[in-house]
Formats: sequence, C-alpha cells, structure tokens
Amino acid sequence: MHDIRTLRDDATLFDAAMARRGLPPAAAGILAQDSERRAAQTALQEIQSFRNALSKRIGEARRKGEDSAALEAEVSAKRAEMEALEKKVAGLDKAIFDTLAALPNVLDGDVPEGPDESANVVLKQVGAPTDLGFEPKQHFELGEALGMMDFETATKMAGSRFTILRGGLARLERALGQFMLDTHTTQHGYTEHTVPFLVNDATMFGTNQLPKFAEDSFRTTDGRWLIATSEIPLTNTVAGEIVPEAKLPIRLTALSDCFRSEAGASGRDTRGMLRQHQFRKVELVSIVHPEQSVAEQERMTASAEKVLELLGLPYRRVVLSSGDTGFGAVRTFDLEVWLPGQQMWREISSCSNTRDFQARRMNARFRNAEGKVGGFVHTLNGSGVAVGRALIAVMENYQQADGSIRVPEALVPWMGGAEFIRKV
RNA sequence: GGAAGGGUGGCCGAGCGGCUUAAGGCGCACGCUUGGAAAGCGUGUGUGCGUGAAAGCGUACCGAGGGUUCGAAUCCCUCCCCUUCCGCCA
Repeated sequence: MHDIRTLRDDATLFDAAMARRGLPPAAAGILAQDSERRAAQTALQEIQSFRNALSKRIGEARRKGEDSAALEAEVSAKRAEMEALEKKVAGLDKAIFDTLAALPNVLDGDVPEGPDESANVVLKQVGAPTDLGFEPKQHFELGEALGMMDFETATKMAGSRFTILRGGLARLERALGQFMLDTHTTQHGYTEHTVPFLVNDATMFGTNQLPKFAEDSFRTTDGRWLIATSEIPLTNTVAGEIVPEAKLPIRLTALSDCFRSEAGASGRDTRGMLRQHQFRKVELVSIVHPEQSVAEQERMTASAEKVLELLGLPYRRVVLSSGDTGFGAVRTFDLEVWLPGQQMWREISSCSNTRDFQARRMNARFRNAEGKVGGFVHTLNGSGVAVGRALIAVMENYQQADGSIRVPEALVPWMGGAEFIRKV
C-alpha cells in the first residue's frame, strides 16, 4: 500500500517506479481525485463546524427554556448539502484507496531491469549439477516405482494437482519439515509457531492476497480463506500492533500446509508434485526496524541457503528482475535447486523484502525508545524452504541406479536412522 | 448453537442524548522541591485528515458498519470479537 504523500511529493518519480512494473502513469489521476477530495472535505468541515456551534446554542437555549426552532431550522437547511459532501468525500476516499491498494510496491534500485524471469540474474551458485553416472529419473517416476507416490488415487478423491505419499516418502516429507524447523529455531533464532490455516479478509489484505489476487486462493463457504502460505498468519501477528522497538527484530517460522488454486497455471508442471493445490512449506517471517530490512533479507536468504547446504543440494541464488518480482516486494531473491531428472534449476525458495508495504496495509508500527510511534515496521518473508519441492530435490539428487533413494546424511536422525528408502 | 454480560486513550476505568475538544487513576515527559533519591506538588501527554510559512485553528475517531436526532461514546439495527454458564464435540 502506498502513502499518497509519496505521490504528492514526486509524481514523476512514482510513475517511473510503476513504469518499471510495466504499468501506465497513475499519479496524475490519483492526485486529481485527491485534490478534489480535499476541497470537498474542507467544505464539509466548514458546515460541520457551523452545525456544531449551532447545536451547542440549541442545547443552551433549551436548558433555559427558550425557543430553539429557528436555530434548528437553520441547521436543517444545511442537511442536504452536508450529506452530499459526506457522500462525495467517502466516495473519493474509497476510489483513491482502491486504486492505491491495487498498485505494486516500488522496486529497489538494484533490481535488474527486464520483462520476466529471463532477465533474472544469477548471483551465486553453490555446488555443481549432480552427476549421477546414469540416466536420472524424474521424481514421479521414482516415486511411483517405489509405490510411495500415488497420483491416481489422490486425483480420484480430490481432482488433479493432489498427491498421496506413502511409507518412506511420507516419512521423508515429515522428516524434511521437522529438520527445517529445528534448523531455523536452534541455529537462526526463529520462533516456531502453529497458525490458523483459515483467515479472514483483513488478514488476506494485509499480506496483499487481496484485493488483486483473490482468484489464487480458496475461499470457504463461511467467507474465510485457506492460507496460500503461512507468511499470511505469521506476518499478520503484528497487524494493528505498536511493537516496542526493543522487541525488534521479531523472527517467526511455521511449518504449514499451503493451498493455492493455481488459476492460470493450467498446462504448467502438470506431471508430478511440483505444482500442487496443497503443499507443505516452512516459512520464515521477520518483523524489523526500517533500517534493518536490507540486512535482514540477506540474513533470511542465508538461513534458507543453509538448509540446502545441509541437505547437500546444488543451488543458486537469483535476484528476480523487475518483471518477475512479486506485487508486494521491493526485491526478491529466489533459491533454485538443481533437479537432475528435469535437468533444470527450479525455484525452491523465495525471500522478499516488502519494506513498509504490508505494514502499512496491516497498520503495524513500532514505538521508539522515547515512547513515540516511530513509524511502520518493515516485513520480510521467505521460504525456508518449500518442503514438497525439497522432497523432489532430495529424490532426484539422491536417487540410486536401482531406483532407491539415499537419505542425505543430515536428515538421517529425522528418519529414525534409515539411510535408504527402498521398495518394500 | 442457546442464554447473560461486555468491547472507551499506552494501560486501568467512569460516563449511558447537549455543561465530554472522554472524569479519575496508573504510566511516561518536563519542572519545582532535595546533598542525592523517593514521596509530594505543578505542567504536559492519542491518532488520522483538512487548513496554514509556523504557532495554531478546524474536523473525525469511544469494536466495525448503517440508522434516528438540531446534536450520539450514550438510543435503534446488522455484523465481529471477548467473558461466564449451558449444549455439542476432536
């Protein structure tokens, strides 16, 4: 959510920022409505002031037992004009709010220019693409052969883009989630949370799922929403709060199921469990002082990278281009893991700084050492990492020629000591 | 789901149609007092918006949204949330 003052201060700069997002100039139209609104509000306030003064005199007159009919008539005469102005102000307020709420965040200066993911820039690579020494299989081939990944039965009961895991792979998914949570809580200072998977409209607005991206989420019959990521409940823990500065930074993590309608993704990644309506993810959220968000994004991304390093997965860090950066982010680092079966780097984590964009929507502020409200906090979110995709990555990178899966060393304690997943 | 009681400023809490730009207290800030502190005393202490060079002035805000009225924290309606009891239930 933008502060209208940034448009008033420099409309050209704002339009330039929107142009980087591929959007037409918007400032002039909004500012025209803004000045119209202010004029109407001033006119309204003059009438309100007049009314308040007369109402006071009416009260005094009545207490003295005098006749107040003339004064009452004088106020009543203004009624139509006042209602019209109230309506105008409210209408313009809503129009301006709706427009601002639908505009994406202003990108950081160091975000590379480009129309889409083709312009993303690789910042570093850790590990080389795995050389297995035989023809690698894709995860769904491996999983089905093991009898532990069942798309057919899941589709029967729920439709496409659902998967049933069994036995060793179900255990592996659980182990990955526990391992990631334990890593972030014991090594990176994040506090574990369990959160609601169903949330209300205001919460969805706070983390930018609403109003623009309603079709990406599932809605319940009682008007709630299934969370698309635990970023939503975690970040909204500070909604409406004034956090003492001494409590910052606040670092939160949760393992949750995530629900996405994948509207508009038809035909993409239809094989296997790369893109599902329901998947598990360990999320990292940081609530920080405004001066700390740039450093925190680096720290958060490093925390996610640590998980991939411990799992021994080749990955690279990519900074998303202007055309690929999400609505609420000023800058996003993606982590891409190597998938031997696909012979491709695929996204497994996305770490974004939103600065005060979400905080403004949620009205999340901090109180400084002097006890004054110091402004909006900055919020960041990142996957630490996507559990379903980590499962795929482990399967494809640790597959053996006989179709079994070796368990990464770091994961063995969470697997009850098992070192291999074999067909039973 | 049913019944009752509630939601007021950073916190507690009064107010239940005009004298409230919300009493009082706590907390906080500054000052007086003191060798220093505590206590005491005094002063100040919300947010948004509009207007203004500024000081200031105006306006809105007492869970949210509507309504009644010359005037609403106060009355009416709808919704949300909290507490207690009952019912149901992993």
